[in-house]
Amino acid sequence: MTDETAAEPATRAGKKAARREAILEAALDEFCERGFAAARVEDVARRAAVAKGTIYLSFKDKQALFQELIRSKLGEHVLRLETARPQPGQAMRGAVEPILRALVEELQAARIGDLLRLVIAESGRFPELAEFYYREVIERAMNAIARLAREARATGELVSDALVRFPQLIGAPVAVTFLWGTLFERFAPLDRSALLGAYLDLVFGSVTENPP
Amino acid sequence: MTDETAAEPATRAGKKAARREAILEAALDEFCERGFAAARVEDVARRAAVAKGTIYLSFKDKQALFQELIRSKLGEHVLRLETARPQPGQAMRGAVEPILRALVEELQAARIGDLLRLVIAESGRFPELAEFYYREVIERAMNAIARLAREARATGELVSDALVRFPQLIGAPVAVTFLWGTLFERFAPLDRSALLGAYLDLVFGSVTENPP
Amino acid sequence: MTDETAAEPATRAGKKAARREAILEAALDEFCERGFAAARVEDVARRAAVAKGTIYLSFKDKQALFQELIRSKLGEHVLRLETARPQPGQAMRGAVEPILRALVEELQAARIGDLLRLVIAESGRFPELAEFYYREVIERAMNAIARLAREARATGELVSDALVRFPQLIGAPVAVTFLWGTLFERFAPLDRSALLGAYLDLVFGSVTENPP
Amino acid sequence: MTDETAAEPATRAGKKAARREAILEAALDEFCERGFAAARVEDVARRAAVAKGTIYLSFKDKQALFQELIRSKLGEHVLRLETARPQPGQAMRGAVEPILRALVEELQAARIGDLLRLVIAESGRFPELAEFYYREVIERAMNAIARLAREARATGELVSDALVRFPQLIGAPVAVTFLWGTLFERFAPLDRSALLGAYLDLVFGSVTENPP
DNA sequence: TATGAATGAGCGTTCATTCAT
DNA sequence: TATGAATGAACGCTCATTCAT
Repeated sequence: MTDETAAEPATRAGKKAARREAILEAALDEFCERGFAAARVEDVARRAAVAKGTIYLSFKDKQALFQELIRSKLGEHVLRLETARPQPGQAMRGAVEPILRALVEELQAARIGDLLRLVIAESGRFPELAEFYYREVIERAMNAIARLAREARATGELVSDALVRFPQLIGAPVAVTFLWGTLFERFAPLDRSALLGAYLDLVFGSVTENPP
Repeated sequence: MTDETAAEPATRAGKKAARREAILEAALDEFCERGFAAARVEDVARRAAVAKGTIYLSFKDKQALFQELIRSKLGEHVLRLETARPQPGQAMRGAVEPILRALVEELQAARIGDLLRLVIAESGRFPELAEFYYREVIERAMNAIARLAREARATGELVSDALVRFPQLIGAPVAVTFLWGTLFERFAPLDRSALLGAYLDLVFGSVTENPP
Repeated sequence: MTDETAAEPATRAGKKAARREAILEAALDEFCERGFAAARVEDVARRAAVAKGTIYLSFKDKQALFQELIRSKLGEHVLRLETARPQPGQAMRGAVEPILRALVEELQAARIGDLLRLVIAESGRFPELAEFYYREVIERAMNAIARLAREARATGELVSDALVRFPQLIGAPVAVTFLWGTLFERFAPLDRSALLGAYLDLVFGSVTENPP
Repeated sequence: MTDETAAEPATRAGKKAARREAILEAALDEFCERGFAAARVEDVARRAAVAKGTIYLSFKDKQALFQELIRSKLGEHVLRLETARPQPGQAMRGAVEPILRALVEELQAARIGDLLRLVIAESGRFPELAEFYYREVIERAMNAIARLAREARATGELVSDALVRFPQLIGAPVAVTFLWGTLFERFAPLDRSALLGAYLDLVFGSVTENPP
C-alpha cells in the first residue's frame, strides 16, 4: 500500500506525512473559518488531534503553516487543471467548458472557494501568494485562452473578439459565482451550472437555443 | 463657513463629527491593510491623530468600529447608486453602462474595492454585513436588471436571454475587474474601461465594432 | 434660613457647600456599593448630578474624596455620640444603654454599618482612617467605660469584672450585630434590639427577667 | 518523599498542584493588602514566582482566582472546626471554649482574620461567599450552640438565657477581637486570650474567680 | 519524537485626571 | 465657575512559541 493519505500508514515516514497532512487539513478549516490572525494554533492542533508543540515540528511558525497550506492546496488544484489540457483540433468551447465546469463545481464542493477567500483576505499580508498563483496558473492560462480565442474567432466559433482582447473574461462566470457564493448564496441560491451554460451560450453565440 | 467636513470646524459638534470621520478614515486604512483581527486600535488612533481612548467615545468597541465603518462607507456608495436610476424609455445599455462604468471606476479610485475585500474577508465573522448589502442593493438591482433585460430582449437589444435568466451576469465585468485588481493587477494591469466596453459589446451584440 | 443642606440655597457659598454635600452623599453610595478601587468618579458625578470635572473643584483627587468622605461622615457620628454623655450619679446601664441602642439602630438605619465596612475594607490602603477614629472616639470611650465599670462593680451593678478589664466588651453586641448584619442578615434576620437587651441583662445580671 | 506540598515535588502533577498552591498563597497576600479590585494579577504572579499567563492555566479569570481562594481557605478552616466537635455529656464550656480559643488564635496567627476582612470588603461584589459560609458553618454552628445552651441552662451551667435566645452571642469575643485586631490593634494591643476567658466567665457565671 | 505546561509580549478596554470652552 | 471631551497610563487576558519531560 503506497497511498499514505489512507488510514493507518505503517511506516515511520508515512506516519509523519499523514500527521502533516492532518495538520494542513485542520489548518484549512480553522483559517477558513476565522482568517489568519484570528485562527488559534491550539485549535488547529485540537482539530488535527495532535499536541500544540507537534505543529512546530513540521512548521516553523504560524505564518509558515499558512503559507505551506495555501501552496499545497493551490498546488493540488493546479495539478488538476494541468491534466485538463485542450486537445489540438478541438473547438474552443469543447476545450474550455469542462475546465470551467470543474472550476465552478469545485468552487462549491471542494474548498477552492474558501481558499480563494483566504487568499483575498490575506493578500495584504501575504502578497507573494497571489504572485505564485499568477505565475503558475493565471499567466499561462491567459496566454492559452488568448490563443484559442484567436483561432476560434478565425473559424467563426466566437461571435465577438472580446475574449481575444480580454481573455480574463473567460473567468467571468467563475468570478460571478465565487462572489455570489461567498456573499449572497444564503439569501438567493444560484444555479451555478446553468449560469455557466448561459454565459458560454452568450459568448459562443448559441442564440438559437432560447429564441426570444 | 458651514462646511464642517472642511478643515478647522469651529463648533463643538462639528469638531466631534470631524473627529469621528477621521477615525473612520483611519480605520478604513488600517482594516484594509491588516484585516479586522490584525488591525490595532492604537494604530487607528495614531493615524487619526487622536488618543486611543478617544475612539471609545464614539464606538463601543473594535467590532462596532468595524461594523459602523462598513455601514457608513457602503451607505455612501449605496446613495450614489440610488441616484443613478435608469430613465423610462431608455435603451438598456444606456441605462446600465454609466452605472457599471462608475462602479468599475470607483472599485479602483474610491475604496470600494478595499471595502469589498474587507467584507469578503470577514464575511465569516460578520455575516450581517453581506445581508445588509444584499437587502439594500443587490436584491433590488437584480430585479431591476431582470425587468430591463426582458424588455431589451423583446426589442431585440439583447442578443441572448442570459441576462434574463441570470441578471447576476450584469456584474460579470465588475467581478472580474475586482478579482483581477485585488490579486493580479500588480503583475498585469488591466484596462478596466475597455474590458467593460468589450463585455457590453458582447452582451448587446455590437459585433460590427470589431469585425474579425 | 441658615440651613444650607436644605433645598435651594440662595447664596453663592451656600450653593457650593450644597454641591459639595451632594458629591459626598453620592460618593458614600458609590464607595459603599463598590469599594474604593471599583467605584468610578464618573458614577459619583452622575449620582450627584454634576459634571465629572466639578468633583475636582472640591477634591484634589479620588483618594481625597474618599478620605474627606470618611472624615465627615464619621465626624457627624462622633458628634452625635459626644452629646450622649453619661450623667454623673446615673447607673452604668442607664448611661450606656441609650448609646449602644442608638449605635445598633444607626448601624442599620443610617449608613454607619456601610461606613464601617468601608473602613475595614480599605484599612490596608488608608491606615490613618482607623487611627483618626481611635484617637477621637474609641480611646476616650474605652477610658470612660472602664471608669464607669469600676464604679458599677463597686456598687454591685456589674456581676463580673469583665468590663473593668476589657471595656471593649461593651461593644460586643455592636460587633456581633454589625458582622451578622453585613454577612448573614439575608439568610437569618436578627432582632438587634432584643439581642442588645439580652446581652445587657447578661452583663448587668438581670437574671430574674427570664428564669430557667 | 510523598509529601508534595514540601519543597521540590518531583512528579508533574505534584508540580502543578504546588504551583497552584503558590498562586493561591500569593493571591491571599495581594488581595489582603489591596482588596480585590486593586490587586494586580501581575503582582500575584510575581509573588508566586510564575508568569502572568500561568495563573490563567489554573483559574479562569481574576474573579475565579478570588473565589477559589476564599473557598479553599475557608474550606481548610471549616475542616479544622469540624474535627473539634463537642463530646456528649461534656459541660458546655468545655465543649465550646477550645473552639473559640482556636478561632481567636487563628484569627491572628493564621490568615483567618485577613480572609474575613476580605469577605466583608467584597461581600457586595461576591454575595455568594457569605452564603457558602453561612450554609456550611454558621447555620449548623448556631443550631448546635442553641441546643447546648438549652441543656446548660437546665443544668444551671448558664446564668442567663441570652445564649438560648441569641446563640450568635457565643461569637461575641471573636467579633470583638476581630474588629479590634483589624482596626485598633496597632494603637492598643489586646490580650485576646484573656478577653475570651473574661467573657466566658461572665457567661458561665464564674464570678468567684475575680471578686470585687 | 511528541507533549502540553509555562512563558511573556502584545492588545483591547477602562477610567482618573486635565483643560479648552 | 462648570463642563465633558480628550488623554494615556494601567491592567486583564490571550495566544504564539518554547522547552523540560
